[in-house]
Amino acid sequence: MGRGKVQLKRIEDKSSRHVTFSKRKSGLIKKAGELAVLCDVELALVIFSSRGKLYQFSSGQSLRKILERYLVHVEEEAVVCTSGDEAKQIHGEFMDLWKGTSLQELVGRHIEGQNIEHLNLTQLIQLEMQLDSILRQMRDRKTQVMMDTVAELQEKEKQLRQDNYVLEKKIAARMDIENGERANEDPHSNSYKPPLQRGLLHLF
Amino acid sequence: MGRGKVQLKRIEDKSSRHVTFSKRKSGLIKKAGELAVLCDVELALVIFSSRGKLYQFSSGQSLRKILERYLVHVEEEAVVCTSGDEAKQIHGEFMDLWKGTSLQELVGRHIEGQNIEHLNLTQLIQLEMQLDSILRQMRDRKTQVMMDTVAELQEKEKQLRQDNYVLEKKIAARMDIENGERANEDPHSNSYKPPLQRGLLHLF
DNA sequence: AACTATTTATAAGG
DNA sequence: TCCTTATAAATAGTT
Repeated sequence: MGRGKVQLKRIEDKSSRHVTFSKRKSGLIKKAGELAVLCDVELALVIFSSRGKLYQFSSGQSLRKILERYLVHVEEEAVVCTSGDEAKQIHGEFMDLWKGTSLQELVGRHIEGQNIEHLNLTQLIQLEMQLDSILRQMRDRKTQVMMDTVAELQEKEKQLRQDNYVLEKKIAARMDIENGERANEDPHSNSYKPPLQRGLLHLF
Repeated sequence: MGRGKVQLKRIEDKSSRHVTFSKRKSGLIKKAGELAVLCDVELALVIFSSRGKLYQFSSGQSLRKILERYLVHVEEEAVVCTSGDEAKQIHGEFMDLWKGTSLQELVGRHIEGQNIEHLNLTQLIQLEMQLDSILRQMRDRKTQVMMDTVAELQEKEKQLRQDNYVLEKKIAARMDIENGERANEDPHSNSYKPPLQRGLLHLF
Protein backbone atom coordinates (compact mmCIF):
# COMPACT_ATOMS: atom_id res chain seq x y z
CA MET A 1 0.00 0.00 0.00
CA GLY A 2 2.02 2.78 -1.24
CA ARG A 3 3.69 3.98 -4.32
CA GLY A 4 5.49 0.74 -4.75
CA LYS A 5 5.27 -2.85 -3.67
CA VAL A 6 7.64 -3.85 -0.90
CA GLN A 7 9.87 -6.87 -0.74
CA LEU A 8 9.41 -8.85 2.40
CA LYS A 9 12.93 -8.46 3.67
CA ARG A 10 14.87 -6.27 6.02
CA ILE A 11 15.03 -2.70 4.72
CA GLU A 12 18.71 -2.03 4.40
CA ASP A 13 18.60 1.75 4.30
CA LYS A 14 18.74 2.76 7.91
CA SER A 15 16.77 5.92 7.50
CA SER A 16 13.86 4.51 5.62
CA ARG A 17 13.87 1.50 7.91
CA HIS A 18 13.29 3.80 10.83
CA VAL A 19 10.61 5.73 9.03
CA THR A 20 8.87 2.54 8.07
CA PHE A 21 9.20 1.22 11.60
CA SER A 22 7.59 4.32 12.98
CA LYS A 23 4.73 4.25 10.51
CA ARG A 24 4.02 0.57 10.68
CA LYS A 25 4.39 0.39 14.43
CA SER A 26 1.65 2.91 14.91
CA GLY A 27 -0.44 1.20 12.28
CA LEU A 28 -0.02 -2.12 14.00
CA ILE A 29 -0.91 -0.73 17.41
CA LYS A 30 -3.93 0.98 15.94
CA LYS A 31 -5.11 -2.24 14.39
CA ALA A 32 -4.48 -4.14 17.58
CA GLY A 33 -6.63 -1.66 19.43
CA GLU A 34 -9.38 -1.96 16.86
CA LEU A 35 -9.34 -5.73 17.08
CA ALA A 36 -9.54 -5.58 20.84
CA VAL A 37 -12.51 -3.23 20.82
CA LEU A 38 -14.43 -4.60 17.86
CA CYS A 39 -14.14 -8.22 18.84
CA ASP A 40 -14.03 -7.88 22.61
CA VAL A 41 -10.71 -9.57 22.86
CA GLU A 42 -7.80 -9.37 25.23
CA LEU A 43 -4.46 -8.83 23.61
CA ALA A 44 -0.92 -7.82 24.32
CA LEU A 45 1.71 -6.58 21.92
CA VAL A 46 5.35 -6.16 22.77
CA ILE A 47 7.88 -4.68 20.37
CA PHE A 48 11.59 -4.26 20.81
CA SER A 49 13.14 -1.98 18.25
CA SER A 50 16.49 -3.04 16.89
CA ARG A 51 18.01 -0.53 19.29
CA GLY A 52 16.35 -2.31 22.19
CA LYS A 53 13.73 0.28 22.90
CA LEU A 54 10.48 -1.17 24.17
CA TYR A 55 7.08 -0.37 22.77
CA GLN A 56 3.98 -2.04 24.08
CA PHE A 57 0.27 -2.14 23.75
CA SER A 58 -2.40 -4.00 25.61
CA SER A 59 -6.16 -3.99 25.77
CA GLY A 60 -8.16 -3.63 28.95
CA GLN A 61 -6.07 -5.59 31.38
CA SER A 62 -2.54 -4.56 32.08
CA LEU A 63 0.03 -6.10 29.84
CA ARG A 64 1.45 -8.04 32.72
CA LYS A 65 -1.91 -9.57 33.56
CA ILE A 66 -2.25 -10.73 30.00
CA LEU A 67 1.23 -12.18 29.97
CA GLU A 68 0.48 -14.01 33.19
CA ARG A 69 -2.60 -15.41 31.61
CA TYR A 70 -0.52 -16.47 28.66
CA LEU A 71 1.92 -18.27 30.90
CA VAL A 72 -0.88 -20.05 32.72
CA HIS A 73 -2.36 -21.13 29.44
CA VAL A 74 0.95 -22.46 28.18
CA GLU A 75 1.56 -24.28 31.44
CA GLU A 76 -1.79 -25.95 31.23
CA GLU A 77 -1.15 -27.01 27.66
CA ALA A 78 2.23 -28.31 28.63
CA VAL A 79 0.76 -30.39 31.40
CA VAL A 80 -1.91 -31.78 29.15
CA CYS A 81 0.36 -32.51 26.22
CA THR A 82 3.62 -33.72 27.71
CA SER A 83 2.26 -37.00 28.94
CA GLY A 84 2.37 -39.25 25.93
CA ASP A 85 3.01 -38.64 22.26
CA GLU A 86 2.13 -42.13 21.14
CA ALA A 87 -1.32 -41.94 22.56
CA LYS A 88 -1.87 -38.72 20.66
CA GLN A 89 -1.47 -40.47 17.36
CA ILE A 90 -3.67 -43.32 18.39
CA HIS A 91 -6.53 -41.31 19.75
CA GLY A 92 -6.33 -38.27 17.54
CA GLU A 93 -5.99 -34.63 18.33
CA PHE A 94 -9.15 -34.16 20.31
CA MET A 95 -8.33 -36.77 22.86
CA ASP A 96 -5.61 -34.73 24.54
CA LEU A 97 -8.07 -33.76 27.20
CA TRP A 98 -8.21 -37.26 28.50
CA LYS A 99 -4.55 -37.75 28.99
CA GLY A 100 -2.31 -36.13 31.53
CA THR A 101 -3.94 -33.90 34.03
CA SER A 102 -7.48 -34.81 34.75
CA LEU A 103 -9.95 -32.05 35.20
CA GLN A 104 -10.06 -33.16 38.78
CA GLU A 105 -6.39 -32.48 39.28
CA LEU A 106 -6.70 -29.19 37.47
CA VAL A 107 -9.52 -27.96 39.62
CA GLY A 108 -7.75 -29.42 42.59
CA ARG A 109 -4.75 -27.25 41.92
CA HIS A 110 -7.01 -24.28 41.42
CA ILE A 111 -8.58 -24.83 44.77
CA GLU A 112 -5.30 -25.61 46.50
CA GLY A 113 -3.86 -22.43 45.08
CA GLN A 114 -6.61 -20.56 46.81
CA ASN A 115 -5.84 -22.36 50.01
CA ILE A 116 -9.14 -24.09 50.41
CA GLU A 117 -8.68 -24.51 54.12
CA HIS A 118 -9.05 -20.79 54.45
CA LEU A 119 -12.03 -20.29 52.21
CA ASN A 120 -14.99 -19.10 54.17
CA LEU A 121 -18.55 -20.19 53.71
CA THR A 122 -19.37 -17.47 51.22
CA GLN A 123 -16.45 -18.41 49.02
CA LEU A 124 -17.29 -22.08 49.22
CA ILE A 125 -20.82 -21.35 48.17
CA GLN A 126 -19.55 -19.33 45.23
CA LEU A 127 -17.32 -22.19 44.19
CA GLU A 128 -20.21 -24.57 44.50
CA MET A 129 -22.34 -22.41 42.26
CA GLN A 130 -19.59 -22.20 39.68
CA LEU A 131 -19.16 -25.95 39.60
CA ASP A 132 -22.89 -26.44 39.50
CA SER A 133 -23.16 -24.12 36.54
CA ILE A 134 -20.39 -25.89 34.67
CA LEU A 135 -21.95 -29.24 35.40
CA ARG A 136 -25.30 -28.04 34.12
CA GLN A 137 -23.68 -26.89 30.90
CA MET A 138 -22.03 -30.26 30.58
CA ARG A 139 -25.31 -32.06 31.02
CA ASP A 140 -27.04 -29.88 28.46
CA ARG A 141 -24.35 -30.78 26.00
CA LYS A 142 -24.61 -34.44 26.89
CA THR A 143 -28.34 -34.41 26.41
CA GLN A 144 -27.89 -32.77 23.05
CA VAL A 145 -25.38 -35.38 21.96
CA MET A 146 -27.62 -38.18 23.13
CA MET A 147 -30.60 -36.77 21.28
CA ASP A 148 -28.55 -36.42 18.13
CA THR A 149 -27.26 -39.95 18.49
CA VAL A 150 -30.72 -41.35 19.02
CA ALA A 151 -32.13 -39.47 16.07
CA GLU A 152 -29.31 -40.72 13.92
CA LEU A 153 -29.79 -44.30 14.99
CA GLN A 154 -33.52 -44.10 14.49
CA GLU A 155 -32.89 -42.88 10.98
CA LYS A 156 -30.56 -45.79 10.38
CA GLU A 157 -33.08 -48.19 11.85
CA LYS A 158 -35.77 -46.91 9.56
CA GLN A 159 -33.50 -47.31 6.57
CA LEU A 160 -32.50 -50.83 7.53
CA ARG A 161 -36.08 -51.77 8.16
CA GLN A 162 -36.98 -50.71 4.68
CA ASP A 163 -34.04 -52.59 3.24
CA ASN A 164 -35.07 -55.67 5.19
CA TYR A 165 -38.59 -55.38 3.96
CA VAL A 166 -37.44 -55.22 0.38
CA LEU A 167 -35.05 -58.13 0.82
CA GLU A 168 -37.62 -60.30 2.49
CA LYS A 169 -40.03 -59.60 -0.25
CA LYS A 170 -37.46 -60.63 -2.81
CA ILE A 171 -36.74 -63.83 -0.91
CA ALA A 172 -40.40 -64.57 -0.56
CA ALA A 173 -40.89 -64.03 -4.24
CA ARG A 174 -38.01 -66.36 -5.06
CA MET A 175 -39.34 -69.05 -2.68
CA ASP A 176 -42.71 -68.77 -4.25
CA ILE A 177 -41.18 -69.40 -7.62
CA GLU A 178 -39.00 -72.31 -6.42
CA ASN A 179 -41.72 -74.09 -4.49
CA GLY A 180 -44.59 -73.37 -6.74
CA GLU A 181 -48.01 -72.94 -5.24
CA ARG A 182 -48.41 -74.19 -1.62
CA ALA A 183 -50.39 -73.52 1.46
CA ASN A 184 -48.44 -70.45 2.62
CA GLU A 185 -48.02 -68.96 6.03
CA ASP A 186 -47.61 -65.21 5.80
CA PRO A 187 -43.85 -64.49 5.82
CA HIS A 188 -44.42 -60.87 6.96
CA SER A 189 -46.17 -61.65 10.20
CA ASN A 190 -46.40 -59.47 13.29
CA SER A 191 -43.53 -61.31 14.90
CA TYR A 192 -41.07 -59.08 13.03
CA LYS A 193 -38.54 -57.39 15.26
CA PRO A 194 -36.55 -54.33 14.12
CA PRO A 195 -32.88 -55.28 14.05
CA LEU A 196 -31.72 -52.21 15.96
CA GLN A 197 -34.28 -52.15 18.70
CA ARG A 198 -31.99 -53.71 21.26
CA GLY A 199 -29.08 -51.62 20.04
CA LEU A 200 -30.78 -48.44 21.16
CA LEU A 201 -31.39 -49.54 24.69
CA HIS A 202 -27.88 -49.26 26.03
CA LEU A 203 -28.08 -45.51 25.55
CA PHE A 204 -30.47 -45.08 28.43
CA MET B 1 -11.51 -0.78 4.47
CA GLY B 2 -14.46 -2.56 3.19
CA ARG B 3 -17.90 -1.95 1.84
CA GLY B 4 -18.74 0.26 4.77
CA LYS B 5 -17.04 2.32 7.39
CA VAL B 6 -16.89 0.64 10.76
CA GLN B 7 -17.73 2.11 14.16
CA LEU B 8 -15.06 1.59 16.74
CA LYS B 9 -17.12 -0.35 19.21
CA ARG B 10 -17.80 -3.93 20.10
CA ILE B 11 -19.61 -5.69 17.28
CA GLU B 12 -22.79 -6.93 18.90
CA ASP B 13 -23.79 -9.56 16.34
CA LYS B 14 -22.01 -12.67 17.50
CA SER B 15 -21.60 -14.14 14.08
CA SER B 16 -20.08 -11.13 12.38
CA ARG B 17 -17.95 -10.49 15.44
CA HIS B 18 -16.42 -13.90 14.96
CA VAL B 19 -15.93 -13.39 11.26
CA THR B 20 -14.31 -10.04 11.84
CA PHE B 21 -12.14 -11.49 14.56
CA SER B 22 -10.92 -14.20 12.30
CA LYS B 23 -10.14 -11.82 9.46
CA ARG B 24 -8.57 -9.07 11.49
CA LYS B 25 -6.59 -11.49 13.60
CA SER B 26 -4.87 -12.89 10.56
CA GLY B 27 -4.40 -9.40 9.19
CA LEU B 28 -2.81 -8.27 12.41
CA ILE B 29 -0.51 -11.24 12.57
CA LYS B 30 0.50 -10.71 8.98
CA LYS B 31 1.35 -7.09 9.65
CA ALA B 32 3.23 -7.99 12.79
CA GLY B 33 5.31 -10.41 10.77
CA GLU B 34 5.98 -7.81 8.12
CA LEU B 35 7.06 -5.26 10.70
CA ALA B 36 9.39 -7.77 12.28
CA VAL B 37 11.05 -8.64 8.99
CA LEU B 38 11.13 -5.24 7.34
CA CYS B 39 12.41 -3.36 10.34
CA ASP B 40 14.39 -6.10 11.98
CA VAL B 41 12.61 -5.92 15.32
CA GLU B 42 11.61 -8.47 17.88
CA LEU B 43 7.95 -8.66 18.72
CA ALA B 44 5.39 -10.76 20.47
CA LEU B 45 1.66 -10.75 20.06
CA VAL B 46 -0.74 -12.59 22.34
CA ILE B 47 -4.46 -12.71 21.73
CA PHE B 48 -7.14 -14.29 23.86
CA SER B 49 -10.46 -14.62 22.10
CA SER B 50 -13.49 -13.85 24.19
CA ARG B 51 -13.88 -17.59 24.66
CA GLY B 52 -10.41 -17.80 26.06
CA LYS B 53 -8.74 -19.43 23.10
CA LEU B 54 -5.15 -18.39 22.69
CA TYR B 55 -3.58 -17.12 19.51
CA GLN B 56 -0.01 -15.97 19.39
CA PHE B 57 2.67 -14.69 17.14
CA SER B 58 6.28 -13.93 17.68
CA SER B 59 9.22 -13.03 15.54
CA GLY B 60 12.45 -14.97 15.55
CA GLN B 61 12.78 -15.77 19.22
CA SER B 62 10.19 -17.85 20.95
CA LEU B 63 7.36 -15.94 22.46
CA ARG B 64 8.49 -17.01 25.87
CA LYS B 65 11.95 -15.59 25.33
CA ILE B 66 10.46 -12.28 24.28
CA LEU B 67 8.21 -12.20 27.29
CA GLU B 68 11.16 -12.89 29.51
CA ARG B 69 12.97 -10.03 27.88
CA TYR B 70 9.94 -7.87 28.46
CA LEU B 71 9.84 -8.79 32.12
CA VAL B 72 13.52 -8.10 32.55
CA HIS B 73 13.01 -4.75 30.86
CA VAL B 74 10.08 -3.86 33.07
CA GLU B 75 11.90 -5.03 36.17
CA GLU B 76 14.87 -2.87 35.36
CA GLU B 77 12.60 0.11 34.93
CA ALA B 78 10.92 -0.74 38.18
CA VAL B 79 14.23 -0.93 39.97
CA VAL B 80 15.05 2.53 38.75
CA CYS B 81 11.74 3.99 39.79
CA THR B 82 10.69 2.13 42.88
CA SER B 83 12.18 -0.11 45.48
CA GLY B 84 12.89 -3.69 44.48
CA ASP B 85 9.53 -4.88 45.74
CA GLU B 86 8.02 -4.88 42.32
CA ALA B 87 10.30 -7.56 40.96
CA LYS B 88 9.54 -9.80 43.87
CA GLN B 89 5.90 -9.23 43.27
CA ILE B 90 6.17 -10.22 39.63
CA HIS B 91 7.79 -13.53 40.39
CA GLY B 92 5.40 -14.10 43.22
CA GLU B 93 2.44 -13.64 40.98
CA PHE B 94 3.75 -16.18 38.55
CA MET B 95 3.69 -18.75 41.24
CA ASP B 96 0.13 -18.27 42.32
CA LEU B 97 -1.37 -17.49 39.01
CA TRP B 98 -4.47 -19.35 39.92
CA LYS B 99 -5.73 -16.49 41.94
CA GLY B 100 -7.74 -14.13 39.84
CA THR B 101 -8.68 -16.73 37.28
CA SER B 102 -12.19 -17.88 37.91
CA LEU B 103 -12.74 -21.58 38.08
CA GLN B 104 -15.29 -21.22 35.36
CA GLU B 105 -12.76 -19.65 33.03
CA LEU B 106 -10.24 -22.29 33.92
CA VAL B 107 -12.49 -25.22 33.25
CA GLY B 108 -13.92 -23.41 30.27
CA ARG B 109 -10.50 -23.06 28.74
CA HIS B 110 -9.70 -26.66 29.55
CA ILE B 111 -12.80 -27.79 27.74
CA GLU B 112 -13.05 -25.22 24.96
CA GLY B 113 -9.40 -25.57 24.19
CA GLN B 114 -10.01 -29.18 23.36
CA ASN B 115 -12.94 -28.48 21.10
CA ILE B 116 -15.91 -29.72 23.05
CA GLU B 117 -17.95 -30.14 19.90
CA HIS B 118 -15.85 -33.17 19.08
CA LEU B 119 -16.21 -34.95 22.36
CA ASN B 120 -18.29 -38.07 22.07
CA LEU B 121 -20.82 -39.40 24.50
CA THR B 122 -18.36 -41.50 26.44
CA GLN B 123 -16.05 -38.57 26.96
CA LEU B 124 -18.90 -36.30 27.95
CA ILE B 125 -20.02 -38.81 30.51
CA GLN B 126 -16.49 -39.02 31.90
CA LEU B 127 -16.37 -35.26 32.17
CA GLU B 128 -19.71 -35.24 33.87
CA MET B 129 -18.55 -37.75 36.40
CA GLN B 130 -15.40 -35.78 37.09
CA LEU B 131 -17.36 -32.59 37.63
CA ASP B 132 -19.89 -34.40 39.73
CA SER B 133 -17.16 -35.82 41.90
CA ILE B 134 -15.53 -32.44 42.35
CA LEU B 135 -18.86 -30.90 43.17
CA ARG B 136 -19.52 -33.58 45.75
CA GLN B 137 -16.14 -32.91 47.34
CA MET B 138 -16.97 -29.23 47.38
CA ARG B 139 -20.22 -29.88 49.13
CA ASP B 140 -18.60 -32.14 51.69
CA ARG B 141 -16.15 -29.41 52.40
CA LYS B 142 -18.95 -26.88 52.63
CA THR B 143 -20.85 -29.07 55.05
CA GLN B 144 -17.74 -29.51 57.13
CA VAL B 145 -17.16 -25.77 57.24
CA MET B 146 -20.74 -25.17 58.20
CA MET B 147 -20.56 -27.74 60.95
CA ASP B 148 -17.33 -26.24 62.23
CA THR B 149 -18.85 -22.80 62.12
CA VAL B 150 -21.88 -23.96 64.01
CA ALA B 151 -19.80 -25.75 66.60
CA GLU B 152 -17.67 -22.69 67.02
CA LEU B 153 -20.65 -20.43 67.43
CA GLN B 154 -22.24 -22.81 69.87
CA GLU B 155 -19.05 -22.75 71.87
CA LYS B 156 -19.09 -18.97 71.87
CA GLU B 157 -22.71 -19.00 72.84
CA LYS B 158 -21.99 -21.24 75.75
CA GLN B 159 -19.17 -19.02 76.86
CA LEU B 160 -21.28 -15.88 76.58
CA ARG B 161 -24.06 -17.55 78.41
CA GLN B 162 -21.75 -18.30 81.26
CA ASP B 163 -20.41 -14.76 81.23
CA ASN B 164 -23.93 -13.45 81.26
CA TYR B 165 -24.81 -15.69 84.10
CA VAL B 166 -21.86 -14.43 86.11
CA LEU B 167 -22.62 -10.81 85.27
CA GLU B 168 -26.25 -11.10 86.10
CA LYS B 169 -25.35 -12.71 89.34
CA LYS B 170 -23.01 -9.85 90.15
CA ILE B 171 -25.68 -7.32 89.31
CA ALA B 172 -28.21 -9.16 91.36
CA ALA B 173 -25.80 -9.26 94.25
CA ARG B 174 -25.15 -5.54 93.93
CA MET B 175 -28.86 -4.77 93.75
CA ASP B 176 -29.44 -6.92 96.77
CA ILE B 177 -26.85 -4.92 98.62
CA GLU B 178 -28.21 -1.57 97.44
CA ASN B 179 -31.85 -2.33 98.07
CA GLY B 180 -31.51 -4.46 101.10
CA GLU B 181 -33.80 -7.43 101.60
CA ARG B 182 -37.02 -7.42 99.52
CA ALA B 183 -39.57 -9.75 98.10
CA ASN B 184 -37.52 -11.01 95.08
CA GLU B 185 -38.68 -12.43 91.79
CA ASP B 186 -36.11 -14.91 90.46
CA PRO B 187 -33.86 -13.03 88.01
CA HIS B 188 -32.81 -16.32 86.29
CA SER B 189 -36.23 -17.43 85.22
CA ASN B 190 -37.07 -19.77 82.29
CA SER B 191 -37.78 -16.81 80.04
CA TYR B 192 -34.04 -16.49 79.37
CA LYS B 193 -33.10 -16.52 75.67
CA PRO B 194 -29.57 -17.32 74.49
CA PRO B 195 -28.18 -14.24 72.73
CA LEU B 196 -26.85 -16.12 69.72
CA GLN B 197 -29.82 -18.29 69.00
CA ARG B 198 -31.12 -16.10 66.22
CA GLY B 199 -27.59 -15.55 64.90
CA LEU B 200 -27.24 -19.20 64.01
CA LEU B 201 -30.34 -19.45 61.96
CA HIS B 202 -29.11 -17.62 58.86
CA LEU B 203 -26.65 -20.42 58.26
CA PHE B 204 -29.37 -22.80 57.19
C1' DA C 1 5.66 15.96 8.53
C1' DA C 2 2.52 16.29 4.37
C1' DC C 3 0.97 14.63 0.25
C1' DT C 4 -0.86 11.27 -2.97
C1' DA C 5 -0.58 7.31 -5.95
C1' DT C 6 -0.91 2.74 -5.00
C1' DT C 7 -1.28 -1.30 -2.59
C1' DT C 8 -3.53 -3.78 0.97
C1' DA C 9 -7.07 -4.96 4.17
C1' DT C 10 -11.49 -6.00 4.87
C1' DA C 11 -17.00 -5.40 5.17
C1' DA C 12 -20.72 -7.16 3.09
C1' DG C 13 -22.82 -10.64 0.74
C1' DG C 14 -22.83 -15.55 -1.24
C1' DT D 1 -15.02 -21.39 6.25
C1' DC D 2 -13.80 -19.67 1.84
C1' DC D 3 -14.76 -16.62 -2.42
C1' DT D 4 -15.76 -12.19 -4.54
C1' DT D 5 -15.89 -7.34 -5.01
C1' DA D 6 -16.45 -2.58 -3.76
C1' DT D 7 -14.52 0.40 -0.79
C1' DA D 8 -11.93 2.07 3.27
C1' DA D 9 -7.43 2.34 5.13
C1' DA D 10 -2.49 2.03 5.25
C1' DT D 11 1.58 3.38 3.56
C1' DA D 12 5.95 3.85 0.04
C1' DG D 13 7.97 7.10 -2.14
C1' DT D 14 8.17 11.90 -2.95
C1' DT D 15 8.41 16.82 -1.58
